[in-house]
Amino acid sequence: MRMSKLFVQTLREFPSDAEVISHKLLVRAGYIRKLANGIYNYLPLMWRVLKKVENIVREEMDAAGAQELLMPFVQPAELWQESGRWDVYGKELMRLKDRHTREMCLGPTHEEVITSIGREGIHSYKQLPVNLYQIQSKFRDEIRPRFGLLRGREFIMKDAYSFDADEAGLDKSYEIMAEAYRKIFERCGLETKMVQSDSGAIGGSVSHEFMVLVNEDAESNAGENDVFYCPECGYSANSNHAVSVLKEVQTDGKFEKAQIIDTPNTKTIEELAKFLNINASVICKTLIYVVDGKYVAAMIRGDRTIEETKLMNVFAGNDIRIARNDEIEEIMKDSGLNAIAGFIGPKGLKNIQIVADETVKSLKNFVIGCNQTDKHLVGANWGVDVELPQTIKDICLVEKDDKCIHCGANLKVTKGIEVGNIFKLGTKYSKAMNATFTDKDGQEKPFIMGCYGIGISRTAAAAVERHHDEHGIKWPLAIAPYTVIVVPVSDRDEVQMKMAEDIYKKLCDNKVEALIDDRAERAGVKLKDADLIGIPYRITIGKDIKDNLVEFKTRADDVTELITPDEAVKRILAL
RNA sequence: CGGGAUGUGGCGCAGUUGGUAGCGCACUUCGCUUGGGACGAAGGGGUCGCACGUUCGAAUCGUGUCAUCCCGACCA
Repeated sequence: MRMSKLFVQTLREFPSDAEVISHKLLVRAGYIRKLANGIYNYLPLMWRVLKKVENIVREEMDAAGAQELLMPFVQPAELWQESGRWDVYGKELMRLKDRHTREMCLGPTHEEVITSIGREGIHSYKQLPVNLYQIQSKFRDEIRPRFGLLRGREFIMKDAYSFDADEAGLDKSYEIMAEAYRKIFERCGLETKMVQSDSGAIGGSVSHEFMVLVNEDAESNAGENDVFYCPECGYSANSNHAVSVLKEVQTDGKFEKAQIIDTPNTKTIEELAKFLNINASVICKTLIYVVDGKYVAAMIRGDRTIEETKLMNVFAGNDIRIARNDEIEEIMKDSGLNAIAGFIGPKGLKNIQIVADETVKSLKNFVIGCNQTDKHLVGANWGVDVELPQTIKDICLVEKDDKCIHCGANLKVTKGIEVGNIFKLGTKYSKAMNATFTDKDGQEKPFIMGCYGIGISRTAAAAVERHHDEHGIKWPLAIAPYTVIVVPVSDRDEVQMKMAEDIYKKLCDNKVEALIDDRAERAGVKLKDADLIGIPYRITIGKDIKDNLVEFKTRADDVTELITPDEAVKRILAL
């Protein structure tokens, strides 16, 4: 491709509305252009990158025995009503009506459609297992799209779905996908970590996410997930799912006797601990949440944080948030109490479910809210002064330097970009939608299903997050839009131009994806653009051509060498 | 859904106490220049997000609305 003809517009400055580096660079280097909030045009360079990622995904999925198909982007509400998700998916599901006022939605995922395909096409255990996948645009009306391609509303995703006759079959399908995913990301030039995670709104039991790890100290805050991992045994999990052995702390408050004392203006644990001159770990805090519109109280040791996803899962909820002050007021009123946030305790709360984290069990002579503003109960003990709630679960957020439950080593934490996930769905959809097959024994059984996603556009953006410098992108070779760019320093130097054209022709003749910068630009412009766009190799033809030498530059490490034109071509062909 | 900020040419921005819009980049033409985003000259392109209002007169003031960005969805 000739740069003079390539449809690309590089910008001298970063766009003002971009925050993370992949967004800034992709816009500035002319790969993408925003059409609306969270919706982007993929310009020719970007589309080449996306196709590269797609093809790697296709090759590995096909090799793993999956078959590609394509499902509709617009889906009828009926299917979603069958699965029960029409009412629970929330506002992220973009709903619309056709001219007959039939309700439809834009596909955010395709469990419902694939389940309908399965129940129509698979009738016997002899047909199983089956794994079907597609690569397609998805639409999720995100609360807050941001970070360019990392969290758009419309994005490209590969989604695969497996059908098996039994759990053992699903386990096998799941493992095959996990292995395919490892290969895919490795081929894309991305180091990923497979971490345990919560199964979220899609539903199901076991799930893992593939995370591209991003350094916390990097200027990029693109990693939206916290990943806890054990450097010793390899345990790793998303913070919404991670478990640990907690750090040893003081749990005996050593208060002489139980009594309610004045603790004015101690609305936070920090203030309270300071006021009483005690460790936060001998305080039992109580927080009010709203899960699917219902109030719940959650109790946890004062030095610890509640993991909302875990708490939500205790109630099999879909939505969770902390209660507002006016809601707390309402609860207090209903219970005949009067306390503001900061002084809440379990005693006397009516018509509200209470969950305690396991951390509170071992507390002795502790401090706890007693539902009186500006007062706390100190020296409390379970069963004597306060009843221990019946529901005790792990609802605690893991912290750095907690101990690994498998080997006892200190856990570490890092930020991660989720580029893929795999779920064991089980029979969630097949049961709800009556998708069954006849088993060996003649029994009709629901399919045991799994689903497996890869964010194609997010993977490309994650690659930029990991591979760039202050001059621009450094594409991994496998997903670069072009392999090499040939740059004659002066377009008016006939010797240089002829050599550039010769090299370019040889590369093209050998099916190398090559660019030649034949624009009537000054050298600086051409070199800057080559770096910005991030082509892995550059062959620069300058004055040294009189000695039959050209400059060969590897963008990944910015190493340059003077070699003969033949050698340069040979190196590219050897890739 | 709350809080904050911003909407002026393709991109980045300026525009004072209201007087009818400017700069850099990009674009077109000519000249000159060619190893890290040169220079000179001449050009083209904007109903100042939109609506209503105040005023002789609004990019500027007021009200509303839409959009975009950031923060919060948060630990009692």
